[in-house]
Amino acid sequence: MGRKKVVLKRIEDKSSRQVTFSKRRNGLMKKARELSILCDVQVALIVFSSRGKLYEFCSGNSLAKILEHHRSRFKEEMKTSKGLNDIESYHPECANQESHVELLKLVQKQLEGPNIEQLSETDLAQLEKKFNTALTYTRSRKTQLMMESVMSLQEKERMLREENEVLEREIAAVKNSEGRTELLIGLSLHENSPLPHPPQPATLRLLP
Amino acid sequence: MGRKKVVLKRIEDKSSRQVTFSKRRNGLMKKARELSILCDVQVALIVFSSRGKLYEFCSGNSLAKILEHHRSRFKEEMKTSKGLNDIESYHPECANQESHVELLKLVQKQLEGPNIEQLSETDLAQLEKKFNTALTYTRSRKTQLMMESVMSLQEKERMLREENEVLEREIAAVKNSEGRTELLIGLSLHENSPLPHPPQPATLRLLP
DNA sequence: AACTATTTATAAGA
DNA sequence: TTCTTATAAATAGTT
Repeated sequence: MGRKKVVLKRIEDKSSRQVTFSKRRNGLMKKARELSILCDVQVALIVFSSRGKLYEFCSGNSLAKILEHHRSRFKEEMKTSKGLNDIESYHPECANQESHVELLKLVQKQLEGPNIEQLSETDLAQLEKKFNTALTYTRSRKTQLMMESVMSLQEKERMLREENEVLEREIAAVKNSEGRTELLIGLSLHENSPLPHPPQPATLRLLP
Repeated sequence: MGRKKVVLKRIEDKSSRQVTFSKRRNGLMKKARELSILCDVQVALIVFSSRGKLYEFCSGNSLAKILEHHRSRFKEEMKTSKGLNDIESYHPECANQESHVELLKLVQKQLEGPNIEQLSETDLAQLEKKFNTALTYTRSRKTQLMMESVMSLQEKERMLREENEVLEREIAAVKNSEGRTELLIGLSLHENSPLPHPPQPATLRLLP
């Protein structure tokens, strides 16, 4: 949809490739958003530029669910601490959730009326601060979850290696008895290479 | 882009919502593919229909290949730029690294003299912008590296499981011959539990 | 960053 | 669902 028909092939000129990337990326994001809204479905879109920069779109649906999730969890915590007036002092970990729910409500309010222009400097400063807190929390949670993934995988790797070693030893023992019996010849799949894979470092290095 | 202009709002009629979903989903996939080809970037698109059916597009063959691609490209850039004085002019794709170095120099200069008070508003605005760019780049690079860790570990897990299975089969075969010979009694460490660990899902779920 | 000639996507109709 | 067609929207090349 332009002056000329485009052939589906990598654009060789770097400059126009960059321009096209910017234009089409925006278009794609817009269409992803439209699809999610018009058809009420969940859409996730991730684009890695060639230099590793990340662009993403995620339909609001999941955000709504997150909100609901937070809300219900918060309610439960309220129940647990029933009868206490000063929740935060007893459950400091509630402070975060509460402020998030509050923040989300605030955002919703902002989206309902186009009145961000009408807010005072003080209100905006507070809003900025809240956003920053939420952003920091979200980021650290994301990192934490990724770290947990990595650790769990490393543990799994360790277990598998252990199990593997035991199995290798069993087989080695069987092989030692081969000289005394012909029964097992042909059973082994690795007769000439007892270690199918060369030894590797046991774990990945974590992030620098 | 049709007979009428559409308003960005959930289509209430179920039937036409379904039709629109089908059409626009195809269009979105096509555009995602075009972007990835024309601009030579990685694109992932996931759509969940309201009934939970999954549609997805992912550029490139496998994520493992992306990893290798990034790694080798980075190495090459390092090699190529060695010994050149004016790196950016010869390799504009290095600009990011270079601008980071520039930024660090700037910061150092700022720290040497306690003269941040003396900078103009414009200078400070520029400085803020540079910091934000560097921060964004660093964050996305961090996420990318963590993702790579997870993927590499998942691949390793897969390999180990495969290897393990082969070994288990070998041992099972040996056990089958036990009825006919007493030679192997006492060699196995797992005579009563051929599977030391209960079967587990092969991979970890990634982040939500 | 804007513009505009074209192509492309798609809403409605068949 | 699929095809057609009028029209809206995206965008390639230009300024």
